Amino acid sequence: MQRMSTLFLRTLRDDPADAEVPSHRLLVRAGYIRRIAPGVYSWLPLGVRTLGRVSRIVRQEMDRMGGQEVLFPALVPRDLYETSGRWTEYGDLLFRLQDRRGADYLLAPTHEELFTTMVKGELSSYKDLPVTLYQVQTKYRDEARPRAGILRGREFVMKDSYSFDLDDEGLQRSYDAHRAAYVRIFTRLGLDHRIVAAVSGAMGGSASEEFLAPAVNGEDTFVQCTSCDYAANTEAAEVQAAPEQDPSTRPPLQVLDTPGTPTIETLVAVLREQGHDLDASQTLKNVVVTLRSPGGAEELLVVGVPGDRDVDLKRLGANVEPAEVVPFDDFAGHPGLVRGYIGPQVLADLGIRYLVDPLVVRGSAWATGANQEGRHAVGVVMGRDFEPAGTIPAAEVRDGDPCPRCGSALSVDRGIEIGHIFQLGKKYANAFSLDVLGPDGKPVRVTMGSYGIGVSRAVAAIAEQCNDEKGLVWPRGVAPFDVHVVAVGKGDDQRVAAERLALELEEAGLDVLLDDRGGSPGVSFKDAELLGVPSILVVGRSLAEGTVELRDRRAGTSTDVALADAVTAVLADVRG
RNA sequence: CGGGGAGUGGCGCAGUGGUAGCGCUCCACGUUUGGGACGUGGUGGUCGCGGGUUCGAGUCCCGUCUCCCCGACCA
Repeated sequence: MQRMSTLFLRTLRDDPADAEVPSHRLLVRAGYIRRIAPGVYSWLPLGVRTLGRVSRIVRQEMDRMGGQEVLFPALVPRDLYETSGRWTEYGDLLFRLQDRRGADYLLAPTHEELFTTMVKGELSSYKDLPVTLYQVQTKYRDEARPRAGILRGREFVMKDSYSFDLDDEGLQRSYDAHRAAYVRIFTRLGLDHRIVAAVSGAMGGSASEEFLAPAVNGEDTFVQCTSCDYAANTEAAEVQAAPEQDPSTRPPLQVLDTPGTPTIETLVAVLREQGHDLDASQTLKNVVVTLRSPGGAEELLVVGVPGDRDVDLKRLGANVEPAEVVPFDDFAGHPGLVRGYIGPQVLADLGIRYLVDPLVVRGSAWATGANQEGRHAVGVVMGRDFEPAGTIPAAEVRDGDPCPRCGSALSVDRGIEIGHIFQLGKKYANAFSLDVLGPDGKPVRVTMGSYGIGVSRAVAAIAEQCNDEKGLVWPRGVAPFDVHVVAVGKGDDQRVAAERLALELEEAGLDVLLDDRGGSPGVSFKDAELLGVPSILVVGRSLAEGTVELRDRRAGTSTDVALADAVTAVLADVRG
């Protein structure tokens, strides 16, 4: 039993000035966390209890799916990360330091290198596989801009696991097992979550899905179908394209004088004046970018998207990995590209690669640049007047776009990335030559899966989803206590009865918080609501009639129960 | 890195060149006890840092550091 009179806690009456999002505001106000440096937080007893409950659920489910826990140093020497290439690849995101002899170390941002070398050191036979190892520990990333309290910190607790398999089929089984375990974990955590298709990003690998907790303050944007179960990160999102048409049935291309129309808006206005009934969605916007490959080589690329949409640089960027998209403005160096009047008709001749968003289909007719200052062309048909080198998802995805599976409207929403699973493949196995001997005595290169859960971030994500104007409202599984017993009233009777009930509840196996401070009732009630324990048992004025009050924090309801039935009622609440 | 804002007791904030303040918190005593109660008395601050102007700087000037927010970035 924890008594409020001795609990290391101070709640704040005012919101901290530096906190914007609810999770940050409330976790600080309710005394769960305190800021130490940008993106670095201390956890107070209430916070530790909640973080501990979240970690325990994660561990239980990882163990249940056959994972085995290991613990790595946070402080690791440079050479391991030199071997994998990440000492340089990670760039400024890596916390680096030196020991007294000047040897380079880093604070691990993630532990692929350690997992891989550990397995390499211990296992050497195909009979040892498959195996899944996991860790729950603090990791470090020198984020350019930490924000929103523990939602995006520079030091954070993460569960990372890795599966080691002999072949793709094994990897798929490990991946599926993790996916199922993650669903159980997030369900037990009380998190509303979505599994969305993702791009695997800089980590390489193929199949990749993210677990997102929908929240208005989330940093990730994703789409979900309003009628089927399709969901994807915007980077990976697909949109159903219009049907293709036969290019030969289209009216011929026509070049028009459209002076002073370097933007879609001005173009549409002028075309309308000239009697062409068009809107922006029937224009083709061609955006020039430079692609810089990891080796430093640069290539010009023009991307075509419907004119009523912007290019989504994140989406485009994710689809040109590992190359990087760099803004282009060297029109002087490329006289063939007429700023504001670029059309795809001549790009092939200029030797410039042209890709279109999948919304631009064969046989579609467009108003677009005529590659001369002040001139545009209408009736420009893909497959007749130009032929792109391919398609690339680059246009912004919008609410109402058709679902690629069923054609219903997609909805665009924000979410917090709480988990990411993907098939890493052989990147690290290759870097560290991780082989085991196969049945035929020949080495087999191991294939890996990588699966992460942001544990401290999950605490913030839960707080983000579970709060009201009064404070936090924890789901049962993660609340710092199962029940919050509040004694109010000036007499000793309430205090004595509350003490006895708290003891009985504890004996029944519950984690009990007892407010024995004896201050004014308002303070106790406000604090109880702020802290967010889901069941609040009030021992107050109705004690004279032999009853106590059992409140449901979430519903805001209150039930009178006989003193003798109180323990049973709380247990039913907590376990029900 | 670009843009915006802010640095004054534990928290939130005011401060007009002239004795550093208010609310909350905290401590003591008394009253109070079903919605952050009241009274009286108290604790707590080198006003981010360094220069400068001035008889005198929290306030004006120069420099610098830090933090927060939006964007860029981000397994």
